[in-house]
Amino acid sequence: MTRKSTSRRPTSRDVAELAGVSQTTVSHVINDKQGGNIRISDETRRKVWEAVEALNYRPITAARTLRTDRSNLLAIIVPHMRTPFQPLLAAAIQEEAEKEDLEVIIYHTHDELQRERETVDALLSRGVDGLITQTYLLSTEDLDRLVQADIAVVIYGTNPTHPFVDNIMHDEVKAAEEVVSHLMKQGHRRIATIAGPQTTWGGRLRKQGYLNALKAHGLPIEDELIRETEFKRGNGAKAMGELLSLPEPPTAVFAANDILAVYALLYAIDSGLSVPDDVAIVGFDDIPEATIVRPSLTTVHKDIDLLGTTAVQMLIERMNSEELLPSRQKTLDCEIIYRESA
Amino acid sequence: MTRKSTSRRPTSRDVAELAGVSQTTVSHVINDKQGGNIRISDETRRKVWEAVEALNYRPITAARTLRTDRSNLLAIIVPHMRTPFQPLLAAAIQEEAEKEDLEVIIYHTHDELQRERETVDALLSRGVDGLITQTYLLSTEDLDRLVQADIAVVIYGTNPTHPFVDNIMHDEVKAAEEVVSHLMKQGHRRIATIAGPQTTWGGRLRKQGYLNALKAHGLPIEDELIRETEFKRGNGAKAMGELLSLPEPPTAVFAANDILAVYALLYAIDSGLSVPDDVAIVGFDDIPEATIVRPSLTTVHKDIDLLGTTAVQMLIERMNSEELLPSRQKTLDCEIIYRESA
DNA sequence: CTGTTAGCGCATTCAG
DNA sequence: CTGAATGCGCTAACAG
Repeated sequence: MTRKSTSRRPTSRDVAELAGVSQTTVSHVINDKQGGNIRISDETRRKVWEAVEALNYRPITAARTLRTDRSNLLAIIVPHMRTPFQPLLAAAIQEEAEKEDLEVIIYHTHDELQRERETVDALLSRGVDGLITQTYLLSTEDLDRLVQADIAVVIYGTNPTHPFVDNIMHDEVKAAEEVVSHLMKQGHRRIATIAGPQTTWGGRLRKQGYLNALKAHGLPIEDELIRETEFKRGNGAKAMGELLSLPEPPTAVFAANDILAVYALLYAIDSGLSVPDDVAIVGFDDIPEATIVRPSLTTVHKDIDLLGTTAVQMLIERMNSEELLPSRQKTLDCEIIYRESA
Repeated sequence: MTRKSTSRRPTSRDVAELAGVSQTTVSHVINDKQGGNIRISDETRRKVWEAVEALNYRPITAARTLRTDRSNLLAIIVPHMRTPFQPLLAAAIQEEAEKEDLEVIIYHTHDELQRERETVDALLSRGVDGLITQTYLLSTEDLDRLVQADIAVVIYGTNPTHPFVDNIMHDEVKAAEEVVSHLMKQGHRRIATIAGPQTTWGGRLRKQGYLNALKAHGLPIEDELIRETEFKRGNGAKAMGELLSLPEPPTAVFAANDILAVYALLYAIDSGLSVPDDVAIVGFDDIPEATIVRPSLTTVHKDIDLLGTTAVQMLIERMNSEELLPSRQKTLDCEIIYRESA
């Protein structure tokens, strides 16, 4: 019968013994401590590393964390991973974190407040060093608990909500305004929007941009041209169907994200309409599907890699700062990608 | 000037003091220990929980891990997150892990052997309880180190490589064979494949299925109809271009994954050909783009959620087993999704 | 039914 | 230039 854990794994003390030095010295060598009254001969270093190799020694993170109160863990809280955007952001964050020798732990919330609360507890227990999240449900009290526990926090996509938490946003209002203005420049005067849920920042900001554009060009705001709906596959087609069966249908549609836009576009195509001639369509996000659909989708692109690296950099600064940094804001620009659909 | 860490965070000793019990009792209550010679009165429990609430106490994972040698961490190693498949698998694993109170830590390798080696070290240091990975570069020695360290390992997508590691595979050979046979049933006799790299399991197995199907139907294997290429966007179009400019071009194409298939399809469409009339196309994976492209793509679907839950379940069994379980194999079926492209 | 004691593996004073 | 001693916060024997 094969038992587990046959041989105890080596500790720094074992390394010390084999190298013929003290455990302290091993610790100093491993962590490459220099200066002050710590000075280790090259000869000693060599012996230590040899022993490390010989025993296949690897320091135990838990012990180190317990001692130093640093876990080398960067947490990200994701509302839901099954979107095109989140994994890309997670990947970008991960790649940047790697460079800083941080490991990434991911928490899901499924958009549920209850889970966000639990997640905060988990972060606290786990003693993560930092948190990057796009969540919009964390209360000021939750953030307070994290800040109290010396956890650096950077939030993406919401307005500032805590005096010691950083925020990053994309200038979505401006981008939405621009892309709608683009439709006007093409001569469209009856422009609808398939807006996202007004409970989300994305939904709100993009609708605001739409309204701004109409106002700027002196066009009337007509309720029947504004369809608010969740960011879900089916909803794009449904909203498009409703818009097209209006007595006086729009000649152009601004969808608040590409999922909605793509399905709206497919609905139009599959109904035998021509895009952009019968109806022009623009989206928001620039997901991979935007390139693949025919006609390809004119949309708003965010540099997700830049977002990820920026977030990690802000986090690192906050982590490394001795003092508690006051909240900082950073706004990133979006880029309009002109394709065939408008 | 605002200093960090103003007040020390409460420990179980603080809770004990406030509740008027010993620190041991707090531990017992928190971990809901019962039976044996441990028996705690309801009254005591209540007092302890009250103190926990009052102090906002949360146990420190690092200390617990150090003591118990269990980190409650499930690691996944991902070759690269920027694919449609990986995030979905990660999400499925995460959701299942959550139910088992495991937290998920993600490591990237960018398909580099060097990083896989480093990642193994990280897993060892971090003391993760289990690992699920799709990687194909981990050597038997690497796996040995993990097994020695009592880390449960489940590998997806490769053949068994270690006597104490579990494997899950999809029956990709059979699925590829079926989908190619489907093309034959449609009357196609000249069927090409845009095969994936033969260094990957996916690439190899799917090509094998293609060859099997040809043989089973007594069709000749023609080298010019077999294009091996990396799973990258551009390559699908390129391979399709080459195939279509053959003296006698194929009437149907089996692409080894949907990325290749979609771009092959777009190439055909954009060249003015009609799909499936001029050339039929089938893919593999059923990524979201497969639904969106027109004509929509006939392809092979894998139940990723099932894969995720199965992997986690196998892992849990292995983690909870006192003895070292011998390697187990599990094969999951694929499903062919018939759409418009073939 | 509850408390005392010990130690997980490491990084860090402080003494030499 | 190096080593001895200490304790991070927790769980698990064992003793009452």
